[in-house]
Amino acid sequence: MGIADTIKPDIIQALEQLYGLPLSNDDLTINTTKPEFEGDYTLVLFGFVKTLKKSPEQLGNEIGTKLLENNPQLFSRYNVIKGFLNLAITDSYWLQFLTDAASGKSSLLPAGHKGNVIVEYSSPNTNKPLHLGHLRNNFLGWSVAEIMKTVGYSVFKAAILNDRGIHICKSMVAWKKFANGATPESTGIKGDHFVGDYYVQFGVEHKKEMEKLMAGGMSKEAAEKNAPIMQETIKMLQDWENGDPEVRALWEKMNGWVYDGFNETYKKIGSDFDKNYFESQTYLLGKEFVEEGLAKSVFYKKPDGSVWIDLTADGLDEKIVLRSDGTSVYITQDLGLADKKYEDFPYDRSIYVIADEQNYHMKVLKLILQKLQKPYADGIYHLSYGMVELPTGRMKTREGTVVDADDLIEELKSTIKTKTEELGKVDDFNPGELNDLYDMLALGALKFFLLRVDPKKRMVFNPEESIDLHGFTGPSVQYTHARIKSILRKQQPAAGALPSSHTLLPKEKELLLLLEQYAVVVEQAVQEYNPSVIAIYAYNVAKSYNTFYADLSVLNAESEEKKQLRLQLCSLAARTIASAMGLLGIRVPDRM
RNA sequence: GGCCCCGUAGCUCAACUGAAUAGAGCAUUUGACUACGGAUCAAAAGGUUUCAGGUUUGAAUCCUGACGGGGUCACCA
Repeated sequence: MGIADTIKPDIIQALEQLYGLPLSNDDLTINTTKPEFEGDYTLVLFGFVKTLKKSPEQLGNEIGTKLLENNPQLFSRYNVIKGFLNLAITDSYWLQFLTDAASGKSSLLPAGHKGNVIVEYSSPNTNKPLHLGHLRNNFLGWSVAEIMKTVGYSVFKAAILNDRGIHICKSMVAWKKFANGATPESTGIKGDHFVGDYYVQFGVEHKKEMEKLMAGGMSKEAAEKNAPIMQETIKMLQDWENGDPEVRALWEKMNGWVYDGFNETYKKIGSDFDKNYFESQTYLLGKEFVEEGLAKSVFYKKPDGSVWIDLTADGLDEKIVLRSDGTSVYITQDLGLADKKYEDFPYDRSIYVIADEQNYHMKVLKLILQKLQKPYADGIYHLSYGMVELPTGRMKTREGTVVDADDLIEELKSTIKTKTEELGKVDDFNPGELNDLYDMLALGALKFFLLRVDPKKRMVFNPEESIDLHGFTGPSVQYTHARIKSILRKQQPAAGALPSSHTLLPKEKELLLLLEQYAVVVEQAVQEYNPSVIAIYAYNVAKSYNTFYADLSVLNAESEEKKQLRLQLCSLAARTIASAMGLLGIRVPDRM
């Protein structure tokens, strides 16, 4: 509920009274008034000009007059410029809002149960450690889940672990050949990195063998398949599928190492899950869908026994759902998994946090489920996010340009440690407190950086410049919070309301208006599944506060009344910043 | 090639979904209190929103075309 919603009924009422126009909220265009004009909110009049055949000037004056007449408690003044009716809201309204919010009498965000949401995110392969792209996925997924939870949804977080397949066998084969029994324990290397190293080594060896074969005149495709190490890997996958005890034992051992590594990273970055789905346990799911689809004539069978769905009428292609040998394909597994998830947690909405390279796949998945008339099909939403690229282009494992998650966090921590020590503001912290602070700031910087951009968009990560501590960044917002807390440590606002006759200064009002927008911003984030609006908002609050702070003294205010007002503003600003950053998974310190 | 997405300041991103003079940060230049934390603030400079048409009172936003970039078109996952 924002002020824009508060004034809409009044405007609709006025239009009804003046012109007999029956309108709904969506017919009104209301913006916050640009700073160069007087007023708080602006009604755009052009839309009514044609239907009412009056000049914008005349309309504005008539509507403005009517509003003041109808509700002088809320509206104090108006002016009309071109086709824009600028409306000023009374200070007493703002003061009431501030007192209620600052005292905690009204909560910052509305709640109440709104339904069940399942969020699937992270979904790594168990053959290499997490990288920057995974971080964007994890931060997005966790944040969207948190936002939904906060506004009243029941949320279930799911991770899919891609723990089987040829790529997993690659690191297994390489380990067998080259490790001489080494383990993460014996080498002191974190489990996921340890296994990842063998995956890389597989690639190196494979390439070597291919070159040898190609030198002998073999084509690239044939060499790829016929390289001995690849043959060995294919054999291993078959053994795995046949349940060969030795292969299974190795597989479990190495996956175990990876999970140990993942769990460490997840703990560090704050990702958590209500349930893990292992592909090794779900990859055979979905076959009952094939029967069902055939019975409902949604699918059809080709002579060779393979099963297909024809989506050409929907502008897509024909898609296979079952191989001729009767085994399921990727999409079939996903159909089964959607059903399994629904069994585990009957969801109204199911959010898939998956990179945009799978846009087509997700479209097909939803469409098939809709055609099968699954009750949960319409609730499926693909939260598609763009790749994180380097200035040189896409990250590539083979070229070693992948930015490792653990390394990146450590680098950030060390940058922040240096900076913090330089400033010397927390020299009295003990080592534990310091380490916690560095974690808070490093992750704050990283999460903010990845979440401040619209998820749908591709983004560029420049290792040299990207993680700054100044300006539009996590630490800068965290700093503002610490700064406010510093004042509040010296004095807390007194309980009780301010006199309603109090006059707000422009800098005070600007901050207050922004603070009042919080619930509206969060609602927008919910509607769009988009945490970036909250990141931008949190920064704007910090910026607005800093401007206010530079101009006006809180503790040495010109009167006790002003001091109380500003203390309340400080208190509400700190609460709002902490809450908004919390929705992004970013903690804010009291000192830094 | 078919389909989908994108193109905004030197760089990284905004623009409330069609409204007022397109805004922030970084980088560059200049300035700031013996008042509460300078990871801050104030200011300058930086734009033909890739291009060409069209719709509209009004277009970065919608439509058409061109150019440029990315993704995807597997009985891989």
